[in-house]
Amino acid sequence: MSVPAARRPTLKDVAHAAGVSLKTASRVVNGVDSVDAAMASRVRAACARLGYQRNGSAADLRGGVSSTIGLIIRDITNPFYAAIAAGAMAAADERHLVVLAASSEGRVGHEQLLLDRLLDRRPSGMIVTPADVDHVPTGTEQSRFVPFVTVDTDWPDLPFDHVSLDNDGGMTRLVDTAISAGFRDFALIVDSFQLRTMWLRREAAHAALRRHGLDVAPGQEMIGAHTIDDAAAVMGDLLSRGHRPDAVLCGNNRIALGVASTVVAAGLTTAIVCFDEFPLADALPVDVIAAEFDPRDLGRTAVELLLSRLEDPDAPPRRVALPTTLNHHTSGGRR
Amino acid sequence: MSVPAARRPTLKDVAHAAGVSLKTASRVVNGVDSVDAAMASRVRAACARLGYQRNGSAADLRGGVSSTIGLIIRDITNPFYAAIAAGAMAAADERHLVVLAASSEGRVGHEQLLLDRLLDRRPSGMIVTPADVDHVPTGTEQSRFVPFVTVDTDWPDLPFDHVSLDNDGGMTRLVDTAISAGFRDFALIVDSFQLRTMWLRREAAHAALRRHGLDVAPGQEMIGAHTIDDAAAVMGDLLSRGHRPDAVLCGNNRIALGVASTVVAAGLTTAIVCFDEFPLADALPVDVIAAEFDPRDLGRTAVELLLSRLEDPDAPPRRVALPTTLNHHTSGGRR
DNA sequence: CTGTTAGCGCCTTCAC
DNA sequence: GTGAAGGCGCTAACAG
Repeated sequence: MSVPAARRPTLKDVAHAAGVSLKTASRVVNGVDSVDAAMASRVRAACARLGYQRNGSAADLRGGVSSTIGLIIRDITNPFYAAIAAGAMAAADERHLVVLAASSEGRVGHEQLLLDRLLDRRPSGMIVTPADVDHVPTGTEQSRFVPFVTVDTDWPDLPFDHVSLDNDGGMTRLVDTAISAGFRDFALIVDSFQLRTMWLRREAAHAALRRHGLDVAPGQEMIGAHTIDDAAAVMGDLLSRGHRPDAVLCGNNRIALGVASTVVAAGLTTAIVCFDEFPLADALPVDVIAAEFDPRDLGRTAVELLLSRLEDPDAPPRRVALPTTLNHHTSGGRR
Repeated sequence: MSVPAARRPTLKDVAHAAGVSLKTASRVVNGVDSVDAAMASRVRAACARLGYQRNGSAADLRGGVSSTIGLIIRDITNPFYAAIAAGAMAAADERHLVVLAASSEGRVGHEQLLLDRLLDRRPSGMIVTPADVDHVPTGTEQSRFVPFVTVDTDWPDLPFDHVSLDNDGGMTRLVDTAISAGFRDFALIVDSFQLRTMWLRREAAHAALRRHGLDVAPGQEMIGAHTIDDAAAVMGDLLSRGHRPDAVLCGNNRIALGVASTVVAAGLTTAIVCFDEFPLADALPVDVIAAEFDPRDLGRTAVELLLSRLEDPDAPPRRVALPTTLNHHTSGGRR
């Protein structure tokens, strides 16, 4: 008996091979246990023999549901966003959801493209770390049918569920701690304000300093440190202009790494005060004060928000801010 | 005229609203240009008005093709693997493919689960960074229909396309360079041999040293440094046992970071010789010799291999090894 | 407990 | 250039 060379076996083929009806095969494959044991094992044997692989998309189509969620990450090579993705994937796995993932590389045009392309696959929801505060892509009207959750940054005026870090609280505690430790002359280095979080952290830093009657000295606030090397250069520039701050408030850990490398190379002991963990903190001859957090929790929380929303589409939008943990690495390596 | 509240509009709805046939609407949506201009614009208007969103899965079902690929990453929070994912996603985007992504967290059981779940969505191919050399999951029989590409590590005896780094060549050049720089007393610290790459690098290190009439001194080879902290502890252990190697060969950059932190804290100048980039290399008071590479290329290449395979299913399996770039960061910060 | 019928949303014939 | 019928693989709804 000749087999039609390379056609993928369908449930129909399985049913036929097992001598049962399509629906019975379907029941077995889907683990419905009200099936006669003998039939069931015949079906399972046929599956194995033919190399049957279920087609979940077809099942979703019929059932009107979708077992995928979309995930648009700003930059998957950035450990912060990668960890968000990891958290979201782990949470999705637990719920038996498959993740359609894409990295927008921070380009709004690309984000738009990816959004359209992912929406095409009919995910049951979309999780996005937006590329730009000011650019709301089209396609978000679909939120009537597929709920959106924004992570880290939000889109203004859109009533989506949202989860972010407690940027304000974290930076405030950072500044308070640094001041308690005796630092008075602060520089502030941040990445682009295209990232709303950067703006929030910057605002919080200024506010906290002012509450202590201080502020960043003129010429000591620098914007646009996008990479570790940028930050190192920016700090070099600051030093070459004769500034010698006690402490540098860094908008994220990439900036902190760059600043640290310049500071250490210059033989200074300027303290590094930063958001996020700082690897090697204990090995460096400078104080490091860090507001640490696990960015996976952002991804996990996003999935949870999505599922709540699916359960109750009409609930008011929820906004969650995850707290940070403060750590002071004293220059000796003690903590 | 009352609209049935919240049903998602289908192409049928669009066609009806535009007063054309289903097929005509389909043609317009798919950019077939042999459609009367007036009709086409009526269809487009209807799409916009109803908020129509194409259902790509249904289209794939009918067409018998799939515009997704599956991607199983060993650990998305590890920057190395994250970069592989980034490369794969970028390459997939260019080909208008959507990526079904999942992170196995290095657990074979989980890998198996994810594989089944992704295969369920009928991707046109699977890219995997295997969790374990010795564990080939079931489901790979499906490679008759959906080609597999392994990245970084392969599964033995399976004729899949494969892309990895040139572990052997990279480590060899690392050792040669270190010896040229005058180092003679080497330690070797690696992660688990569950990672085949670790084994390959270790073997290459031994071979290269022996070619120079050297080898790792007894008690100076350590295995199982999984995290930065592990590596720091392992190095601490080595030192506490009285060893003082000239240079430490590190299996990856996490190990190098941990080793560096212990070395620097101990006030030593032991050279760090490692695979992968080493951030902060120039800021540390030790020599760093690194075999650098862009792991994105692994992901990109994997997608290319997959597409070639799709075009020519019967071609012999291809194996690609990407070269590394050697960099010597001298302790002064010069290069 | 099992099988039949209908149809999810779309696209591929193949007529008109 | 356009439209009607049929079916991709699967499962809800309803019989038997």
